[in-house]
Amino acid sequence: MEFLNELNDAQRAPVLHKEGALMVIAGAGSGKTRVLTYRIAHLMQQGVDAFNILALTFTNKAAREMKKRIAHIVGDSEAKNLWMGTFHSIFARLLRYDGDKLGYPSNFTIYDTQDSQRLIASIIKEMGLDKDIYKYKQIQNRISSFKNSLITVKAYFQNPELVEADAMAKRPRLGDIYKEYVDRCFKAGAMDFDDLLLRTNELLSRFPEVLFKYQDRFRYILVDEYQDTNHSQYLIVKALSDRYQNICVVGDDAQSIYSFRGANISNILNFQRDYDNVAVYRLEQNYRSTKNIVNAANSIISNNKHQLEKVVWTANDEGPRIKLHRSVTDAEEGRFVAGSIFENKMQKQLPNGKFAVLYRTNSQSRAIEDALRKKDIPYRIFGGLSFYQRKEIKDVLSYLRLVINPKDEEALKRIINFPTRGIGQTTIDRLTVAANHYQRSIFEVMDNLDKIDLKINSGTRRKLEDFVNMIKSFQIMNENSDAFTLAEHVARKTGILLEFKKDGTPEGVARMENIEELLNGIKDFVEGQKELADAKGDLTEFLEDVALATDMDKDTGDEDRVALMTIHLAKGLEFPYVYIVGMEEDLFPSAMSMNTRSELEEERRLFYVALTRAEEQAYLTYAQNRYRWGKLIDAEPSRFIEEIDEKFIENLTPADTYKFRSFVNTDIFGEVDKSKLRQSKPSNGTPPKALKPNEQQLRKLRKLKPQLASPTKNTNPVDPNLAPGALVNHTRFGRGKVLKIEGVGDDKKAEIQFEKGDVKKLLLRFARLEIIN
DNA sequence: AAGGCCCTAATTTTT
DNA sequence: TTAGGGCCTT
Repeated sequence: MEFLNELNDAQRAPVLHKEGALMVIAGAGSGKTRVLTYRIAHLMQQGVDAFNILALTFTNKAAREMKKRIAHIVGDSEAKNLWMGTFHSIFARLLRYDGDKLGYPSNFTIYDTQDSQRLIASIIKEMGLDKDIYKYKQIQNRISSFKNSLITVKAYFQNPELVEADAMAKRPRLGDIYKEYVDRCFKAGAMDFDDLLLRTNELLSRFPEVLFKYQDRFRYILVDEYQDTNHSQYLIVKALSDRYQNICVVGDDAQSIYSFRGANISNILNFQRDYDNVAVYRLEQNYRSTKNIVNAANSIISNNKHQLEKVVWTANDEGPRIKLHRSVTDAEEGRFVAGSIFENKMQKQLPNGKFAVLYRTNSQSRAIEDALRKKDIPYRIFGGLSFYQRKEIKDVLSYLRLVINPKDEEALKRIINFPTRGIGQTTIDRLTVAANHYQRSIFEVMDNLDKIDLKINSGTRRKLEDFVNMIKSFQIMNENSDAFTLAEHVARKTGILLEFKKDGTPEGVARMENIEELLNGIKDFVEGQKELADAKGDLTEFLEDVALATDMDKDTGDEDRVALMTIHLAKGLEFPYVYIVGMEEDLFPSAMSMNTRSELEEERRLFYVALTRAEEQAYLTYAQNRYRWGKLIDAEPSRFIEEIDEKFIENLTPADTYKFRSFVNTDIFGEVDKSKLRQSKPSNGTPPKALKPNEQQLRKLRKLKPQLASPTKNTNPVDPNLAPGALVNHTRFGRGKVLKIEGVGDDKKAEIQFEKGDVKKLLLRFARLEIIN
């Protein structure tokens, strides 16, 4: 039991707490995971059977790591018996056992968001609806939120408010789409992410004996990140824990950042009302960050009205202040970050892995990547388009999915004509119509062509038969081969590998390499599974793993790299050096999420999460102009910068630090890069918007932080005598005559006709000009 | 049916 | 700016 000594008093109490409901409110960096792992280990040492413990985490990675730490204490073989994982993976597993009661096959497919969206798009098309009104992404979103609130199709139609709302939004057919979507998923033997929770609820409420079985099995339930559970998850937990009431939830309301996908912060706020005799523990000592960071984070979150009482503090050092950096453009922001990482690495001899760059949206990664690449700093991007979502990977996986579940329509539609085998859209449409008519899957229709009267010519018929036979041959092979052998065979036999090989372009090569990487991944999986006694290492298991995997879970890659990710993905992680980039209005807080107080508060919590990832040093950066949809747009500093008490911030100005390499659109002599100008220059010849002075912006900056507002600080003073007609001398370009002066302040520039012949536009704050006459 | 070209929408976050 | 979908030609 000596591990109990590794805990402080506040941490030890919830670990030792015996029966009944308990809630642990854990501030950022307060050792929440440690409490959770030690509580589980302690339960086991007290004689609780691992089989009776259910631990639900937010990511697979969290589950894996926790399991490892527990294995360290109680031993590997016992730790293996724990049910520990994400809601989705645990209940997918449960549904594989008992989903048949709801009419699902045990080999049901898991549709990812893309599959769902494609299906919804095709339903909209089939129903002949206007795709500009019925936007498939929005509809998928809405259906998802229905499901997460347990609003079934039936419940939807019985709720006049919802029906009315959609009618008002000019989408009277939404309910019909919802119904068709649910039916089609069911017919395809598929569950989407939300179904994994929704159907679990259905199973537990409709079949008392099943509920009883799992209540009895899961006598101790622990839920991590409880603040991010949605209603569907809440109900599952409530149902399962109802019998023994040994429920332990851990979370931090200040870090609730997933309401956009249905997370309900009141689950944690109301926990004490939901269970009897709830013991509440608070972890308030932060072990992760410096005083500066902790206090700055506190000053941010205090702007939120709605929260549980808690004071996070730390005994750590004061630490350096948070560094604030402004740049002209997003590209320069990238260069600042890369340059700063480089300098810190050199000065303190740190590996790349000590640094993270966090952003609000994935699209921001590009500018950072470019800059890091130029500096030869290795980095790794997490999230975004994940490996398993890449086209070529999904294509291969679709073949495998079809082998396991031939009814899987989304998989079928992806690959029935890829690589092209002469089965076109018309044929697929006819098959779909027939399938809907006979209430059968497309594959079944294809397998019974001779029995159905279809307008399909004999050549096409032959092609369809070939396809069916190919899939069937894979199915036979699957019975005797492991997943890797089959997958490799599929990749070759179907011609996918060849398709990308003959392509010959760099993209084609990259895609082929990705497929090879996938095959290697399958091999690893198979070998890993063979070592485990209980797992079969078959294809079904692999596909399930993949469907629920995120980029976070993929090969941690022991190479030493700077981490790039969204703030959402960074939750639960920590880094000595953290750069939070894009601190701009409309970006962070996002323009989409600042219209209501609760949205804004969530953005603020997101900022709180971002800042509290930092152990030693945090940087905040923002740009005055940013490329968006290929256009340069003006940006204002984020209001969140203002909300941090000034005493925690050290303001860097670009000119102070990276004078010679950090300005976009200019070389070190101040010459304007014309190629950049052209991109943003409107055709009517007016100066590009980005370079136009923005008085409103300047005023805001002045109000914000006085020192931010002196645009000419540390740059060349502009000679008032410089006017059109003046003769000047430039250190590099020689003598010339000023044709025109334009712009104000930082952006003031002169168009100069040089004697050597060229006309150049120079930014006056950089250009070293000497007036001759 | 296949391939190429043009248009438009997208950038909020994810299991 | 880019990716994906629709429309056109072969």
